Amino acid sequence: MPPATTRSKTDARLSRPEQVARKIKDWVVEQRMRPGDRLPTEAEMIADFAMSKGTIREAMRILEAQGLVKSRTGPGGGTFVHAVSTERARALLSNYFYFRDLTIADVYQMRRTLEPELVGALAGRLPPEVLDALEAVTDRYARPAQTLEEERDQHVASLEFHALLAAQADNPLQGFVIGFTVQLLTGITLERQLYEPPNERLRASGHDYHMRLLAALREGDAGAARAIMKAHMENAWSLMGDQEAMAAGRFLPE
Amino acid sequence: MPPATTRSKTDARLSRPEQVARKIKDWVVEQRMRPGDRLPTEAEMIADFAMSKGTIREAMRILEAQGLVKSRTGPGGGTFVHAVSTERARALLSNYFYFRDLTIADVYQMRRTLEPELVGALAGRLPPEVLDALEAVTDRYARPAQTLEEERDQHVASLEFHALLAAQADNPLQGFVIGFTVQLLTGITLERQLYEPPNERLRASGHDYHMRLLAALREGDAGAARAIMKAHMENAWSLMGDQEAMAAGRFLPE
DNA sequence: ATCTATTTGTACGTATGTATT
DNA sequence: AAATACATACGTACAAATAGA
Repeated sequence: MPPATTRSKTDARLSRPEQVARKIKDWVVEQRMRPGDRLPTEAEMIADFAMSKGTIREAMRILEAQGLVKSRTGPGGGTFVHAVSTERARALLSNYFYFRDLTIADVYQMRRTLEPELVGALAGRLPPEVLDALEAVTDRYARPAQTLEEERDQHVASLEFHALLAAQADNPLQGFVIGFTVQLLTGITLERQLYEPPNERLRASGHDYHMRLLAALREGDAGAARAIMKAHMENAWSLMGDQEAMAAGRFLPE
Repeated sequence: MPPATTRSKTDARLSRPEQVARKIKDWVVEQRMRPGDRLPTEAEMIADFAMSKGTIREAMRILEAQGLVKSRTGPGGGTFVHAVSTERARALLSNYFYFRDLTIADVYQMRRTLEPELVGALAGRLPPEVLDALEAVTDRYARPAQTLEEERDQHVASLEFHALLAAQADNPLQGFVIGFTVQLLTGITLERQLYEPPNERLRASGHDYHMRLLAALREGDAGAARAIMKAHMENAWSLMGDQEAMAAGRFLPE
């Protein structure tokens, strides 16, 4: 453990729990600790940092909120180093965009360059189980929706197709960013109910692109996969743009 | 806009501070609160939630760690809604990649598609101050470095050029992702000391690309800007790849 | 400039919950 | 089943910061 800290009045910018959290983080890095490794117990930290239980606990909450540690009760329990999960990272990043208004166009500007690149890299390298899973998903929007509920579900399913692809990326950065954009889009469409009114053209063309893409991925034709995805993105973008304009129109004064 | 709440299937076992944090978050969203708006005081929350001071405080720390609120002491103080800062969002996302090993190649695979897109959108739309600032940065690596220290600084400066461009993006998502990749790259090069040994070819070609890019941006030639950036990325990627291989070689047994 | 009220920040003792042996 | 080792939660008291009188 790092030596007990004396009160530095100069660095009043950070609260004490924040200082403690920072030090523990640095210490974990310095010690090259790995996920699963155990941190000192509460009691030990209280002694080492010469601080109260509350302060130490607040520091642990900070690290836990960031997804860096997890605590367990009971004997053999304690606080453990933890790799930040993808879900946690997405949730934290979503918060960043909460007060910045993203448009559908913003998201698609990213998708149209990123996703063709992804499928180009993936062509011919996907295991049969994944290809089967992808095909299974496409079945959920193979036919026109009968109800509004089903319409909503079809939107989600067609985005799940892309989420599955993103999860297959070898490049962790690429996989995360694409997965995140898909999540953003899912959130926006559900929140603004962009699946209403039903858009049969969007569904039909989407399903068709996905089927053709699957074939290209199976055959390992990277160029075709890239081209199909690019066309798919441009097409979906323009059709979704119509949806967004209509949704905005619903709330406009006459 | 995505929901700010962490929606997870595993929220069966949430600690009490986590439950409180979640409820407050939902409440903030529901009330359509904006940055600067004040949350109830500690005392009020203790009463409203019927929980101890410590529990409430831990909940506040969770929200604060995520960058969603800020607290101030004194009269008129309290806890205030806060827009997550770019720096905070970057730091939180960096944690995600800490245990996932990213390669230089991974980062460049993203940059080579994202950055040409960016400068294409920016061409002819940058105010003179920004263009001047960009030019000022390029001066820091206009000549070969004399010392190792200077070599390091030149690497950072040439990345700062890209960070400045990212900050000008109209698309918040695009700006964030590109800015983040640049920060990742800065961290990797500094950590692994990829500025050593000095690579004069990398510096010279980088400076040349940046100057030509600046001219295209000034003239509003989007096509040229895109093409120059694309070539720059491919070029830098291969040259940085050499650096990384050498750096790896330094630690390999003979 | 000093006091005062308000609000967060820190300390500490005690009791309870939980999982392992 | 019981003892043990740990985190979790509560209550109170007091310290520090800051705006306003």
